[in-house]
Amino acid sequence: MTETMRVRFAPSPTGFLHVGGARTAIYNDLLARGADGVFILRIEDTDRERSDEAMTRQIREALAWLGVEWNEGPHLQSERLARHRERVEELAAAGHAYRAFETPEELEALRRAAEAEGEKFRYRESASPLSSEEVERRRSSGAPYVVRFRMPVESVAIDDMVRGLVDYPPDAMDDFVLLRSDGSPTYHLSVVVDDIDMGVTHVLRGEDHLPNTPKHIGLFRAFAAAEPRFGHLPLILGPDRKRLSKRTGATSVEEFRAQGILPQALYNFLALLGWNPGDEREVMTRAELIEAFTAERLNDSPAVFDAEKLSWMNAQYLSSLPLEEVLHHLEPFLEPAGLAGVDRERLAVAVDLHRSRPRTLVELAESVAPYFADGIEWNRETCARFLAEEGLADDLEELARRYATVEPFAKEPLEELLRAQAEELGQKAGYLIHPLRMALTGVKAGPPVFDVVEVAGRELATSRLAAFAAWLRAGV
RNA sequence: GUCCCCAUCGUCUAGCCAGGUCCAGGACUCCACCCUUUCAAGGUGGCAACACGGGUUCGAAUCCCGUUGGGGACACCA
Repeated sequence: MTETMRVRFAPSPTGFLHVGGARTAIYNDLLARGADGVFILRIEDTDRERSDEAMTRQIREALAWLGVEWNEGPHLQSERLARHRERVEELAAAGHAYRAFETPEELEALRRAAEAEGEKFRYRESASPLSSEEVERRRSSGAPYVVRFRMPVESVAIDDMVRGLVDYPPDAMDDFVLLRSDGSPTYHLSVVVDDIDMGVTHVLRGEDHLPNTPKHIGLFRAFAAAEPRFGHLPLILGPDRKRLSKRTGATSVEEFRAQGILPQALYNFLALLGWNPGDEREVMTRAELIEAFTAERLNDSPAVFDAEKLSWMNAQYLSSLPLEEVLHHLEPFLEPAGLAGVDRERLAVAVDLHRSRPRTLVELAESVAPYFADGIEWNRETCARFLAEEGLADDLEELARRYATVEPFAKEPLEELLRAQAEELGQKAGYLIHPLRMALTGVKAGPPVFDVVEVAGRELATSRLAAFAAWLRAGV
């Protein structure tokens, strides 16, 4: 019986959920689900100033929308302060921690001095540490102090799930702070205490945490706790090959959501940004991803975020997902497109007809709007060729008259009728087809016209044809 | 600056650990054609890469060293 895998995703609630964080969450999701493990959500909100409840909710909603499932939490790190302090006391009692009285100014001076020597300043307990009497004396005199970890002076090797063996030399670490002078625990302490208490077995996080790992390992050992397996994911870069930032485009899950990206598409796309199944599949459901996922195939070089490919992926889902699902996700985009109270059954038909074209839900809503609008606008530029066609207005009016009585109002008879009329006129069918589409939708391209006419319905089709004919005449 | 990580088409990547089957495969983008009196979707084809220099080897995209380039981290922030 092997132990249950327990992973955690531990964002700090300092804003919207970043796609980098989202991807980390996705890989943890994949890892846990594939092993029948437990996914713990923990909010690292120890930096009180920058955190608030709204942001925490924001993160939960973004994860839920994305389809990442957590089994435990969210735990709030801020609610575990007492536990964190208690653990520092244990550390101190066992000789793994000590008080240090340097002021921030003194530390700054030491740092500058080291730098002047071309060295990197690392705080280590001085060769002649303060006697316990001296510590007591300073403390009772009210001098502020921090509690530092007595980091063993030895190299630390990390067997990283994605990078293999990574070595840190002894002087890469220092006696980092555990408790600030106001008594609050630092990040390093909190994470390790929480990971131990929550029984975390695998830590899969961003590469920016790699240099912290030897420190964390030092703490795990001091606590005599089992070390989890670590894995460090390369960062996501922007088109400028720099860390993804708002300057080069959308970066948060909620922005993509607002742009009309489907959660399935974002999940799939992010999962493929730094991992692949080893075969040539790309469009994969979460279930398929879970089935195929192994940490061994995680990439170790950073990836540039390609918004273009995300768009393509989104289009794939837009046209292949069950219609009901698309409709469900389209709901929030209805109102902005003026489709708020529209008949859902007709909407479903129109969406199904159009959904293989747009790349986003925003575009999908817009493309379907003409079926429900009172009237539409025609653009003189795009209609130039129709405007120049003499007699076209008359012919379209004739078409409208015939469409007013055709039975049934369905695409086959609709097409036959139009072709017959074109033949009478000695014209090709395209002569009527193109202006017909323009008349109904206001755009020059779209689904097959007769489908469009059928979905539009007799009343809308005939009246819009008449209105377009009138507009053409007025334009000439 | 110091420490750590990384390096295949413009981008995401397969191949690298177990060297030959790779004049390097797939996908996005772009182009052409097929389908379609439109536009998508779909299909077919095309353009496009092993960063550089040394080794090791009969043979290197694959192993080793170096260079260059990119990224990350160096707090009483997380």
